[in-house]
Amino acid sequence: MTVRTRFAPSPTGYLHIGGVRTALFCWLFARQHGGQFILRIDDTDQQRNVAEALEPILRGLRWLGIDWDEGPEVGGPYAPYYQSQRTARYRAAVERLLACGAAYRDYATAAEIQAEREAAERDKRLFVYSRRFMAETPEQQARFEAEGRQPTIRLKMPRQGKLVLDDIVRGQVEFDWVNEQDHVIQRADGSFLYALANVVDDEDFGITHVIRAEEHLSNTPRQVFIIQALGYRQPQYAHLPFVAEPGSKNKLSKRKLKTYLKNRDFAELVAHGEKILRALGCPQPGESFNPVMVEFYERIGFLPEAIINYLALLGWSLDDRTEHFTRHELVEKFSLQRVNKAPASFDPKKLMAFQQRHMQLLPPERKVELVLPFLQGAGLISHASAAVREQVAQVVRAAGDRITIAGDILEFADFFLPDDELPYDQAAFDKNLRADHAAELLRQFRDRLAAVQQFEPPALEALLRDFVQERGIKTGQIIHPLRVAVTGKAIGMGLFDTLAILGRQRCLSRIDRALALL
RNA sequence: GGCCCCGUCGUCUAGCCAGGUUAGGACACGGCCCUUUCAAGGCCGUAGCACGGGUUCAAAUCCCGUCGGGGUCACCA
Repeated sequence: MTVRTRFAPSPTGYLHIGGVRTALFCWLFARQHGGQFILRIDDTDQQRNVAEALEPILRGLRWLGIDWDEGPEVGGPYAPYYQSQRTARYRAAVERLLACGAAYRDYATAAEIQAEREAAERDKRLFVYSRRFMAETPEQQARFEAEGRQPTIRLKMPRQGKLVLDDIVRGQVEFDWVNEQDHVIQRADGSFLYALANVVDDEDFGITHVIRAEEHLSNTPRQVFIIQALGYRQPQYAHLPFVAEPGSKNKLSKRKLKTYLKNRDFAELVAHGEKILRALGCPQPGESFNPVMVEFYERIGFLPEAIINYLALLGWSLDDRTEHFTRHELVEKFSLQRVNKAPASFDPKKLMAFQQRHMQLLPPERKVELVLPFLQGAGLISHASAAVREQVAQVVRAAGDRITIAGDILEFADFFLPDDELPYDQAAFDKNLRADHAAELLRQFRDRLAAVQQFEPPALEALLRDFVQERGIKTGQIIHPLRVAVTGKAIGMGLFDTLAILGRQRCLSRIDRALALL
């Protein structure tokens, strides 16, 4: 039997990081077994523009390399993959459910059901619908309809016995049928509800493994009931623990960004992202610029493989020490049996650590490619000619681990600015250039720079060391003013690399400008 | 509240099923080293079995209970 898994997002306009984790596990499982991963769109409840709300989700999945074998844009043998286009299938299923007595027309109003529920609550007894408005014969139907009532279709759930579910992640889970309600599967207006649509689609698509978040565990019994009534093959279930908020066990939610911002690590990540966005000239990040959404990471230059690696370890582990996985290794090593039962909190710091590790492992040429769009986006370079590429490569090489995410290249914008437009960090300028003897030393060293033969890091370093020794000063007395003069900042990569990358002319002109500003 | 699920360092986790580990790793944190700043790197360290009872020579591991957290109870998905 070929393994077939599916991910079923609603077109909400954004891709939630918890959703990605679910999609990833489905995808890994399918790929590992040489099966198919299917994307199905749960748009039964959507009034708005589905295509537009779906686009960010498809884009996010593609960016992460979670590709689907069947679904939107790629089609497949069981098309359509949009629930809104599959209503004929649902209607047929409801007809069969009605015919075999597993469902019935119910003419109760929402208020009448609610009243029963409240009465039960008041008496502290379990609410079980009286089925007072259940119509199983044409005569009963006619009578209720004569009263002007509209029917919904409800499941006629068993009221005794229990369901034992074998969940790959959670083991055996038992439910008493009596606790289940006669759930509505078709509304009075004829539209269908999730439980029904979901089960019919899974059958139609030949889904063998339903891998989904934990919040679906408690509505599995009603689905199993439909499956059994219709004689469908029951898929294997694997209910994943949800992804929790940083430092809490609550489910991660896109709406609570403000609360998360109180978490130091989370706030730091956001601040890091906003800094990059500002450097790109977009001061208005928009509401999807939020670490709960994958779009956030794409915009500031995270590596998809780092996110995949981190997310894979959120609820799954191979052993007691392996943490670094390539996509290929994950496909090979992943297993649902080793998925954890307890929810895992999203930890921005640890995500960053994975990003850093994956970035360190990247060949410099690839880093250059990653970084170019950011330089272009910030208007620092116009086109990627060979010469520009070479300069960028030099900066990337010298920056080393200081570029943790691609957008960090903008920390080194000063290399790409015209000399007379270099901004100075005022505090750094005052502290270092207005220090005792700083200007005088800088002026003297400027002349050495003008005269030195080789403008390369080793020669420059030798030049500076000699200068320091000759003058009997501390290294910092010249190095700090020099750094501020040529980069505008007190922090940055190695100074000799900086000088060499800028080249003699630009160094001299920047020093002159700084001296003139004193 | 009913039902269901979950509880190992601050966080992610290994160990639990088949009892015996100085309870291991990673992130974070702290210290030291390196150092021209900032990073990176190296070394060292702080820190945990929710609690209470059993069973047993021996319990993180098995059993019972308590407490705590979460999910779900829609004509949402």
